[in-house]
Amino acid sequence: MSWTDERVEILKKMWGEGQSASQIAKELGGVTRNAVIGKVHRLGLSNRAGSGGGAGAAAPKAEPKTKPAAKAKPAVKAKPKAKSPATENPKADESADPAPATESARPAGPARRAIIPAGQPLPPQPSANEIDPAALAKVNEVEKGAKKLNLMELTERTCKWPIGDPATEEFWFCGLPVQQGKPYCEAHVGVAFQPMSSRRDRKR
DNA sequence: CCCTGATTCGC
DNA sequence: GCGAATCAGG
Repeated sequence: MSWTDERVEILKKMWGEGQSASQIAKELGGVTRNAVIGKVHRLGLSNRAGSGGGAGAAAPKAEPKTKPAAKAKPAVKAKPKAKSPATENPKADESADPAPATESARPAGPARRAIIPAGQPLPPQPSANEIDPAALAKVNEVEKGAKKLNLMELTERTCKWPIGDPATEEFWFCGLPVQQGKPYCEAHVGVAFQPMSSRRDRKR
């Protein structure tokens, strides 16, 4: 792929919006994030600060630097770095999942109390309390080994299942490796997406 | 570990 | 000009 006018436009736009190089690369397709970054630099819009003037406040740059030419392993390396506190991570996406229940940060046990949504309205919840016990058990188990990530630490491949009460310090996200395509790890996918047919004939 | 951008340099 | 490899940091 080459940098056509169109592609450059997209690049500029997205970079301006604070999108990460990898996201831009993904969007464009056919290029790696490195290519994107390289282009960004060549276009001279590396730092997103762009504050007034900018002037010649360029980094001093007084280090010849070593290079990995052929086969060298530079031990130390000075780094000017004129990074700006640009805004980052406007990630607040995907939330169209069946509202997860907060049900682990407690003594546990066989008790499958009424799942209390921590203050959030849970629109569609057909059979929320009809979760397969086995799946629940698995969840409880996996949550013990949760990575306890905070909002900032979530990525596209970390389970975004919330654990605990958001209003408390006792709150974090699972963080385990997600299942391909899903926002949750295997265990949580299990309770998040119910086949809605799991236990049809529940005679009582 | 995952990610981010920055830089260098052979092509 | 391009971008992989590498570096540096979160």
